[in-house]
Formats: sequence, C-alpha cells, structure tokens
Amino acid sequence: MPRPTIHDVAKAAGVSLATVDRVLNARNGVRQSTESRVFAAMKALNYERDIAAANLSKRREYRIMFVLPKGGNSFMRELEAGVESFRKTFERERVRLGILTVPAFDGDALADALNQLDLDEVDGVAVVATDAPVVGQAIAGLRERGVNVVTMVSDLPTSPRGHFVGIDNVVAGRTAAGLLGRFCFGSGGSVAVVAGAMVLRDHVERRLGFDQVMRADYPDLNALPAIEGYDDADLVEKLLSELLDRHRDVSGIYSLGAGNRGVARAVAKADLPRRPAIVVHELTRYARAELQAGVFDAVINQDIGHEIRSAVRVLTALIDGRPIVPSQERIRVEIFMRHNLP
Amino acid sequence: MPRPTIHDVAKAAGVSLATVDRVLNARNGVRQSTESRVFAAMKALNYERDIAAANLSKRREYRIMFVLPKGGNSFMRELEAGVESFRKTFERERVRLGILTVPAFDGDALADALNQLDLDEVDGVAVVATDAPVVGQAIAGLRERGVNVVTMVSDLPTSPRGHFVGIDNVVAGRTAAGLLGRFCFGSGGSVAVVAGAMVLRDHVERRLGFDQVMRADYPDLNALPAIEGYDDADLVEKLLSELLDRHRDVSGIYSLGAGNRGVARAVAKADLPRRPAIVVHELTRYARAELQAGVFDAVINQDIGHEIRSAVRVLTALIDGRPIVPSQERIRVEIFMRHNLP
DNA sequence: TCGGAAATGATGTACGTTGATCAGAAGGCC
DNA sequence: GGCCTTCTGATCAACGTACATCATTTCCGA
Repeated sequence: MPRPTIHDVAKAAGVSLATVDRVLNARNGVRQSTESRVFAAMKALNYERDIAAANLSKRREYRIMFVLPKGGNSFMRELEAGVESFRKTFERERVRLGILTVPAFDGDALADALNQLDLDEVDGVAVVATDAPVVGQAIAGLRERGVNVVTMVSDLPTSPRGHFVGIDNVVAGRTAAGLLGRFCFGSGGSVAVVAGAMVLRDHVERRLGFDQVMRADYPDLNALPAIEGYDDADLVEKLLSELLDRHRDVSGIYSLGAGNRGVARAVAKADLPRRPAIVVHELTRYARAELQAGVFDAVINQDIGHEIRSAVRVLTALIDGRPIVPSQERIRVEIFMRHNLP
Repeated sequence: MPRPTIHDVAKAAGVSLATVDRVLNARNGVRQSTESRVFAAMKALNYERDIAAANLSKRREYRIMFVLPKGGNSFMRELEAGVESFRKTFERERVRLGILTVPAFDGDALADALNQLDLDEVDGVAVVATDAPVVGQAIAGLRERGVNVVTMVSDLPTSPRGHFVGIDNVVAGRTAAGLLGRFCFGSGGSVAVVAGAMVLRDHVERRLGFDQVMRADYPDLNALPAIEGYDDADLVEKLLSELLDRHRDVSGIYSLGAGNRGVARAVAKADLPRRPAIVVHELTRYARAELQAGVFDAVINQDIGHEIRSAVRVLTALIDGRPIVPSQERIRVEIFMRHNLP
C-alpha cells in the first residue's frame, strides 16, 4: 500500500481537503472537535506529510547561518572550509548555507552579531557559543522571533537552543586522561594542562573530565593548574615554556584548546629529561603533522563533516517541526594516533 | 536568482520542453546536434534537475536491500538492528530498506542469494561480501541488469561494485598494532592473533596492517600465526585456550574478527603470569562490557549508523546517476577505550 | 427565530518534473 | 516530387502539497 495522502486523511475524517490543509498548517478557522477528528484520522492512517512535495509547493528554502569565531584557530578555519565545501551538496536539497564570523572569546560581539541577523533571510542558526549571559539572551531572542538555533562545538545548555551538535566534552577530557595515563605509565611526574579560555564551556568540561580520571585512576600523576593561552600559538608557547622551566618533572601535556603549534614549539626548545607524552584536541593539518612526526602522541577529534551534516539535519527538522532522533545525531569522540590517520 | 528549471533550459536552447525532457531522460528521438545544444544550455545555466520534483512526479521509490551474514556474530546482528531502526527515517525520503540474511563464510550461498533477488523489487543492494569468485560474478550480474551494488564492511574490489562502504582495514590493523605495542611496551613476549576466516578480505587486510606496524615499530613483540575461529565464540575459546597453554609468554591479544566472548572466556580461565593487553574489533554490547570491566583494553570500531547512512546516500546517488563525494563518505576507524565509551 | 460570525467545502492554480499523445516539420530515399 | 521515417513542438494530466478565493453551511447569542 502506498503511503496515505491528505486526500485519504480527508476521506477518513469525513472532512474536505481544505480543512485537512487548515489543520495541517495550523491555520485558524477550524473547530476544536473537527481538528481532533482530523488528527485522529492522521494517526489511524499513520499519515506523514510528504516533505518533498510540501517544499516543492512552498518553494521553500532552508537558509542556515553558521556563526563561527574569527581568528587563527585552525579548527575553526577548517570548520569554515567544511561548511563551504558542503554548500553545493546541500543546495540540491534546498538548503542554503551562510557563514558569519565574529571575534573569538567575546560574548558581547557574538550577541550583537546574533541580534543583528536579518530574520527575513535566515531560518536557522548554528552557533559556536561563548558562555556569556548576553549570548543566551540573544539566542532566546532569535527563538522568540521564530528562528531555530543549535549550538555547535561549545554548548550553552541554559539557552533555549534546540540542540547541541558536538561531542560530550567531559568524555573527551576523560579520554585524554585515559590516554595520557597509559602513555606516562610508571613514570610519575607532573602533567601540564593548556587551555584556551575558561569562558568556553567545552574547555571547562574537558578539564573536569580530565581531572576526574586523573584523580581516580592515575594518582601518581600530578595535574598542574591550567594555563590559558587564548588559542594563540605565540602566547601558548610563551606560557608553556615558562611552565616547563619551572616544572622539570613534566611527563605529559594535555592541550585542551587550540594553539597547538605553540605547544610543539615550546616542547622543542625546552630541554626536558625525557620526551613528554602529548595529547591535544582537533585533528587540524598541524596536529596531523606533529602526530606523524612523533611529537604528539594522540589527537582527540570531533569530525567536522559529521557535525555540519548533523547541524543541518537537526535544524531542518526543527524548522519543519519534525522529530529528531538523538541517537542518530550523537557525535563521537574520536582518537587519532600515528597509525590510524585518515 | 532562483535555480533554473527545464523551462529555462528549453528557452535558452531554443527547443521545446518536451525535447529537454527527452534529453534529460535519455529517451530516443533526438538528433545529436539538438542534444548537444540542450546540454550546452544546461551547462550555461548551471542547471541541476530538481530531484525531489522528479521523484514526486515519477512516484519513485528507492528500494534498497541489505544482504548480511546470518548467525551469532553480534556485530552483524547490530548492523541488522541498525538497518531496522533506520527504516522509518528513510521512508520519509522515499527510501525503503529491506534485509536479507545468508549463511556466513559461504560464497556460494551468498552468490545464490544475490542471483535470486527479484530485480523488479530492488533498485540497489548493499552486501557484506565474502571473497569468492562466484560472489564477484553475482555482483556483475546484478550490475548488468541495472541494479547498483555497494559492498559493506568487507570489500570485493575486483567486482563491479559501485563503492565500498567501510573502514580501511589495513589502517585498522595498523591501529591495533600501534595500541597493542603501546600497551605491551617493554614487556616483550608474544602476541596472539585471532581471526574469523581468511575468506573475508577485511580480516586479511587487518592482519596485513597489523604485521606491518608490528615488524617496523615493535620488533621485541612476536606476533604469532593467526588462529581461525570462524567468528564462533566457542571455537575461539577452545583454540585460544590451547594457544595460551602452549605460549606462556603471551603479553597481548589481537582479535580481528568476531567471537570476542570466546576471547574473554579463554583469558579468564587461563592462568597467565600477567594480564595480557587485549585489542578487539567492533563495539558490540559484549565488547563494551568487557571494556568497562577492564578485560579488553581497546576496541576498534566502525560506526554502524554512519555506514548505513553512507550506503543509502551512495546507492541513491548511483541510482540517480548523481556524483558522490568520496571525502564525505569516508568511514572512520574509531578507537574506544574505557573512558570514551559513548 | 434570525442575523452574523465562524467553520467548512469546493475549486483552481502553482511548484518542477515525468510521461504520454498527437500534430507537424525536417530529412532522406526512390 | 512524393512518401516515409525521424525529429520536434505543443499540450495535458499527473505526483502531493500549499494557498487563496468564494460559496455554503453550521453555530451561537440575542
């Protein structure tokens, strides 16, 4: 049997096509009792609206704006390039992608950008959130005016975003600790932690997960307080170099933000009694090179392609009021080492 | 500007709508010269056919059959359950999924099943290939009669399959070696290798990659010849127990096929001088439990959801004659350890 | 019991493509 | 030049839904 159409629903409910249409599209002018009869018929027939036909008829387009931090963060640049490269693929499906970059680590700037979006030109927004109240308010504002929002990479769970597309960063931190613990096994000493900035929720969460496992499973390793490098390679290099001078017993380094070129440079010029194990985040081309060179031991990654596709799937579903299947949208915490580079 | 339609193409080429349609759908009755004028116009306008509209008009459905090995292999059963759970999602997009199970490790049975598929009811086939000439011939037969085929999990590169959906198994083997090498570091000794059967190309390839890295990077570890457990837990248990009796210096185990419950049982009852490091494939619920229990050290995985989605995307593209974007279809070699379980 | 408002039905056009039919036009062959 | 075969154009009805208009019915309150 072919799938039921609105005609079948109309017949089953004993109403006209027009009425079914009114119910389906939430237009007014339908009595409560009639509406529920139509709903009952839809459920009985297991009716599902044919979105392709609906979109064709509506000449609908989904216009989705990706709002990303500006700057030298390679991961973000690769994310931007990823969105760019998906453009054509999605255009076939009536999805238009836009990109807007805003200053990093700056909640006010991000909120401004969100507030100034032209709502007549955007149906959905995917934003890498900075954790600041104004950002939450801006998201709420968008939501109120009918624009659906998902957060990417770094979440803002208190805001009315419809979904978070990204990895579980606590798990990511735990994973890093598990790896570093293994790699440093038996050697004791300190572990340096390099963060971007603690206004990014993902960094905070990674630190949290990292400490959980460190304390529980590797008590012989001493995790040092994080240094904040603001995802800037030069600053990271400077701060980490100073730290390595002070702590000669560093046997492991966990870099949970960006600026990993600074990590590599600081380690190269420090003369440590033994090579430290290094775990970083995001498989950018730099991280990949250092992995191959044997400088980094592991890279924890979130797949950019999966994230973009998931963001688009979720946003179009939210826009249509369709349900999303959370288990199909989970982004995995990936581990890369020298031997499994893609 | 909105995307061009066949009307625009017709106007631009100076022909009628009907002729454009003839060209577009490769019907006959169009002169060579006219055809090329139409193609030129399409290129000039950058025309792309609206597949949603076309499918609506054609009342097209994509009927895709997944052909999987029968039996107690948990990974395959979870793959089957995965296909089942994707059914509803894809039905919305006019894609109907079917499942056919055939005896495992049996090229003839698989070939028979493929040959007996009702071609009026199937547009595309995703098959977990057994490496046998008859299977290649069966795939060629399908292809000739207009059915598109992709291989999944285990490839058959010599056959005319349109694509392979799965991980690079050489890389997977290399990854396993990298992990085991790390985990056994300094302890020397032997490494046991448990395979399913060498008629499965994925198993052969994993072994290959494993040996590459073992020899190059961990010469102090001695990789033993593989035992073939035919993905059967009881047989694996028996064979591995015997092996562990003979080789008291086993410090690591790599199970590159299924039957991992047998691995866990054999290790539990053997009394070895020290706990061996264990790396296995496929994050089934059993593997997950052993990982959590600290029996398995790492699990190499291919994400079933990604594979199913990729298979469907690729098959529908092949059926429509659309191009596929290989970089978007790559399946990652995932590593799971205790701390990054999803 | 009636007027007016609210609810519903009937109908038509559109979205971009398919696929069919039929009428002409162009071309080749004798 | 006539005839027959290929091409080509014109037109139409679908596919399932959206949306608008106008006509009709139902309901409610005074």
